[in-house]
Amino acid sequence: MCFHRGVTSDVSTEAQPPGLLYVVKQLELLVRSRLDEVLRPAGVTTLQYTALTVLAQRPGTTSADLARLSFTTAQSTADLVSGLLKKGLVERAPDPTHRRRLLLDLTDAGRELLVAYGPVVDALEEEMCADLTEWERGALRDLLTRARRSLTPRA
Amino acid sequence: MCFHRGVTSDVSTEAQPPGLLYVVKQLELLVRSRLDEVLRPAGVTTLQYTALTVLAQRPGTTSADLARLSFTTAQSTADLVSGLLKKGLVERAPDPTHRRRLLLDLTDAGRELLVAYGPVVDALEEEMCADLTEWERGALRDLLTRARRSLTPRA
DNA sequence: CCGATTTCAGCTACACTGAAATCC
DNA sequence: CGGATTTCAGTGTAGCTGAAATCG
Repeated sequence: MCFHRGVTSDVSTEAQPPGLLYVVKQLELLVRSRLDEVLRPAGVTTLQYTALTVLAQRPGTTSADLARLSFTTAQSTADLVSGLLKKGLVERAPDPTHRRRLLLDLTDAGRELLVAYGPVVDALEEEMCADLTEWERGALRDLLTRARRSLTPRA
Repeated sequence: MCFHRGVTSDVSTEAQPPGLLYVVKQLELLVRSRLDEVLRPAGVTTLQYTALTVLAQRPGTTSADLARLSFTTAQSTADLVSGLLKKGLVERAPDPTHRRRLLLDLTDAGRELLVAYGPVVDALEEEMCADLTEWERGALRDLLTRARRSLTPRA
């Protein structure tokens, strides 16, 4: 028996390697706890910060787009965006070509937050990769990306 | 500028590869959404199921142990355990050697749930690795484990 | 006294369902 | 009418702080 794997027998007592799903989850739990800690003075959670980085790269993203990128419902993302609006980190503007849509964009405060906290977030990523060579970092990125692609719902 | 990375300049408009932190997070988001969906009929969340797999491998784990494994506070884990107790999937017994501790163990219902849902969880992991060779799966596990070790707070 | 574990109270954030309104 | 986006109301889970009690 092992983490995230079926328990089909009580006979074997030898510990087996944890499932890949478990290793992914534990790494993410660790990253999130460290990021939440680092981002505390900024008053944003890891998820909120992530949304800001997405908006930095894709200005004009809608709330529904964010929901698809995070594999959740539009309602969950609406709560997230609502928090960012209240903090004044993002703003909305109606899409001229589709009046129902609301395009999101960073405010100056949102951009300043990313500029201020980018370095510490980079430092955390560097710390995570401290034991990996350049080649291994590329391999990790490639493997994670391909795993994501295999699981991604075929739109 | 790129995901989870500092935005130090508005000049460059070329999209750069997303940060490793972002790739890890997105894969975990995807895994969790798929697992939540698969586990819905069991009436447990991904986090609750994960706790059950930990207890399957380490009977007698305490609530505080679970908190350390998930890098959260004892209070958060207390809520999680409380839910599992209410569902009758785990039970507690006082530690004979340390009266303050409460040792957790799976109930028969908890073990049956793992037996019943292990195969579908395995299938999800297999789907995630569909595009990876055996060697690549081992490499992914190794790289993730080393990344976790680099970030783990030196106890 | 100190450290670790558990518990209680209160709070915010995250995520879901169901339903409705708006727009293409 | 159907599909997509947004919104409202309600519910439950996840995670935190602060404070307290218990035990070694």
